[in-house]
Amino acid sequence: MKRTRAFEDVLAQIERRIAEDGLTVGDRLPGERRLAEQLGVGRSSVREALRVLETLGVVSSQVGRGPEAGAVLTSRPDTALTDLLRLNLGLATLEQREVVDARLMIERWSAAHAAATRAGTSALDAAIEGMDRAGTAEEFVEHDTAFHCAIADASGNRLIAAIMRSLRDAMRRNAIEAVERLGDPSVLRADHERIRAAIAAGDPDEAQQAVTDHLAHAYPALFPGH
Amino acid sequence: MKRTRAFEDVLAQIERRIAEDGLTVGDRLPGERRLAEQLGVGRSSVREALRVLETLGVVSSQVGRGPEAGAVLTSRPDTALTDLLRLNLGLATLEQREVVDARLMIERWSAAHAAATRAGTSALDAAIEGMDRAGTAEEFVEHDTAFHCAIADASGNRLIAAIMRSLRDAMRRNAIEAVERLGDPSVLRADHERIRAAIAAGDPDEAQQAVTDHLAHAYPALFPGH
DNA sequence: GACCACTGTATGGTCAGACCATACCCAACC
DNA sequence: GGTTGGGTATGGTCTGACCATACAGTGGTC
Repeated sequence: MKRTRAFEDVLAQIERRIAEDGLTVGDRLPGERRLAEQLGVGRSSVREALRVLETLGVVSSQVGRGPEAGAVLTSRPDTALTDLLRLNLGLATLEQREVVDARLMIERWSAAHAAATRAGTSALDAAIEGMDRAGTAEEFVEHDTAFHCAIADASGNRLIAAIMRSLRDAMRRNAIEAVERLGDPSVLRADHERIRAAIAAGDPDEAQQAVTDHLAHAYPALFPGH
Repeated sequence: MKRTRAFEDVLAQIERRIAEDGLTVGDRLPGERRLAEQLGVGRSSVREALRVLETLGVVSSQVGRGPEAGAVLTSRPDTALTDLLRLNLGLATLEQREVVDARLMIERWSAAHAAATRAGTSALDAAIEGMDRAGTAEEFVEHDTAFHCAIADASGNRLIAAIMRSLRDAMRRNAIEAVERLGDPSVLRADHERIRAAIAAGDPDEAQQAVTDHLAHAYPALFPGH
């Protein structure tokens, strides 16, 4: 047997209510005091449950009064995924190899699908221009992230795009180090141009190969074949 | 400007401590009362921060006393990912198409890598045998999940395996409905055998094609080409 | 000396109550 | 009619208390 803590019961009740009452994004939950009274628990337990839901990216709390105040249902899987990956990476429980492999898998898929629809090329141009203007490695990585996230967005799959964004955010530090280690970003620029061209030309196979080569350039230690 | 809540400050402090002190899995955090005193906040704020960390799968709290009690650093991204996906799916913010596409991407990658190493075939055999013995759709799906997770595990990438497992858990209900809708599981059995054979034979391309066809059989509505 | 029962204590789990800052609502006022 | 002030509901925070749990001794018993 296993004890269930009060906030876990609150979590289950709220989740059940979401499913049964058909609550959706934008709907408001009752106030903390009212929720505590309804469920027969203390306010602190309700708060812990709401904190969990906030961590998972499904509610957002606002103080004050009015239609916008209180716990509002949202859907922000990005930040939640980012925190999850960042903290677990911080515990060194995942190795860089595993994260880069996951990135490669997602980028290949995204690039192929983006090429199939030839979508989002304007965002790619803007990101490339931003990288050209960047003065520091931090700025460069920021626009580099925008470039790769634009590919994922163009694929049309929000789940995969969210995973991509979270992986990038969690690996931000590694990316900056990789750029600084490389020194000259011209090879990366050529890679980006090649990826952009493949997507604009609607060539999925070439787009996949381009992102593969690009990651091999950024992490040469993980690609012994190159 | 944006206010920072007390528990967010606690979170940042704990995360900093993890990074600077080199804390790792198995290490213990100070008790709630002691942490509150050290950081100058109330115990409830510390508790909310710990609840967030628990939700993200990096700490585990045990009551009582002794070396095992208290907040212990762990790394359990699986459950955290599962909760995240399940709740966000419950809000209908992601469509089935997106989830199935993500699954297809991951399964193709996993099957190809598993075939490259020819690993984990014994777990695949056990899962197939379990599906043969299954009497209900629930039991069948349970072993089916084990089968597909075994492929992901065999790929050797824990991050991708965790994403796979979370996707399956979050989609458990859909999978049961799909099996019931199909009625006769013999076509799925043939698919599984084909996947197993491709991995055992070390044929990555065939393994990829086999899982693609398998998912097309399970979700025919999403694969108009078949 | 080995084993067992009791007590002490540190831990998380929970609740109640109080107070604060915020931000809307509304009525009274100019 | 516009403005200003109080009223009020909200989340945010702290304090203090109590409970259940599970280990760490302590002491007794055989």
